[in-house]
Amino acid sequence: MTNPDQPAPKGKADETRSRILNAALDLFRRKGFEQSTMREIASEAHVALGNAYYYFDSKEALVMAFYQRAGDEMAPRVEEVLQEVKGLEKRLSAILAVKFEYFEPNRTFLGALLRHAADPEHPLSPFGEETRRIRERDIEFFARAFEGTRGDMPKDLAPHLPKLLWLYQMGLILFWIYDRSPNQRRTTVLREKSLDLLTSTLKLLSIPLLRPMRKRIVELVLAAEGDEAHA
Amino acid sequence: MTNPDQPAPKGKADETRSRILNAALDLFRRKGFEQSTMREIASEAHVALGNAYYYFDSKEALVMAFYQRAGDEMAPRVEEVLQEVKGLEKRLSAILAVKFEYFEPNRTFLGALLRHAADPEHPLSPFGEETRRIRERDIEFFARAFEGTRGDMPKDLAPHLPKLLWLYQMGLILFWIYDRSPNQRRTTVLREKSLDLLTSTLKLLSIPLLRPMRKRIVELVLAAEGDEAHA
DNA sequence: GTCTATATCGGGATAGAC
DNA sequence: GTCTATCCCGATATAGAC
Repeated sequence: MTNPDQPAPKGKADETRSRILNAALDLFRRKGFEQSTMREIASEAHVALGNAYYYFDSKEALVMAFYQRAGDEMAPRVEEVLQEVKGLEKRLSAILAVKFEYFEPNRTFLGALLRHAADPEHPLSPFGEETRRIRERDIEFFARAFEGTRGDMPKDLAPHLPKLLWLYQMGLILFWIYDRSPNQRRTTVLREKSLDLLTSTLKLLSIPLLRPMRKRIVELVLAAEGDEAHA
Repeated sequence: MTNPDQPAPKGKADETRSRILNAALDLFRRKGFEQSTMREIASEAHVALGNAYYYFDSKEALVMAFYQRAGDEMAPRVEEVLQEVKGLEKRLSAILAVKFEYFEPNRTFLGALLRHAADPEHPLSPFGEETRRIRERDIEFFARAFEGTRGDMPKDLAPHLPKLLWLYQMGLILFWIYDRSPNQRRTTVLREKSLDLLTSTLKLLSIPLLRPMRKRIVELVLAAEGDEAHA
């Protein structure tokens, strides 16, 4: 019987749904994505196999749901650091810190998400259509990082920087997944050094003399985007 | 299992092996990687399913074998253009042209190879240990592209450029796999513009004033490589 | 709409006989 | 080296309970 007394902002369905997702993530973390079976996940969540599929179309939809949830839960934290931290490099660094901290316990199965980066057909591709909303919110955060940056950001380049930073972030995460050094220390160093180099490069690119160079970068980005109008 | 180094005295085994591989590639090209089943491949090659697995540990090992073969077959073509073409940008462009031309008929299933870029555990990862030999030969080609370049290539940066160019190439290929424009025209444009920008940047970086910048790039690369000594 | 149970299928991968 | 038989698991289907 349903219980109408419960305040329950979440209904029974949501409860079940998140119980399945939690069981899945728990297993993914402990045994990895491939090693965890849907039968196990269902059993761990105390639901029948069919019920797990009722809520999630596929095993990978669970990873997708995690990605979604991650976005939702990271958003307020990113907001927070954007309020507090000043200065472009520090702001970027803070955003990245939030993400890496959040993803840290899930590092071992994050590959399951990125694995489809090379498959444009696949719904889980981080560059694909289905993940667009999540990606756009992410890119918007990088746009916010530039707020408060005095007018020394080159105007011509500025509109494309958030997208490029998102790409840079994806590269860092890919590196991180591979990073076998203790505590992924190499990624930490790489984050610092690359961010430093990045901001220096932006500063260098800002000098008027390099306007032709900037123009070519913009042309490159436009050529890559083509007429598809991703944003 | 099989020995990739040997010029292979073609016995019965090699004959069967390549018959299976050919059947697989044929199906991959016609129906894509996912849509082709091992049963189909075996049947097409007139061997039993188990026999296909005797020669290839997994379906993906077939893609790996293709990657291997691609390297073997492209090598002499790359040699050829390196003999003929002069000038850094033209040489790089020529190398890329050989690759894209070779991969063109296989574009639709090439994603199956790159799909494991995000999975360090996976033997097929293009960054992993198992593909190292193939990767190194590839990187060596990019090193050769710099031959004949007068001493205007920055000495400090030079040792790391081949690796970086290989990475750049991987990025281009990933973009290409995603490219839905007619005849993948956008990738063609991107190749031209990015290569142009790349050589310009190298030229810019060569000026003595930018030595500190170069130093930081080198530090970045070293930090990324860590003590693992990839090369 | 939510959930169980069970049967079935398709396909990757393996074992073991020959 | 080659085959047949089998296993495992993701996914679907179905019938029914609440």
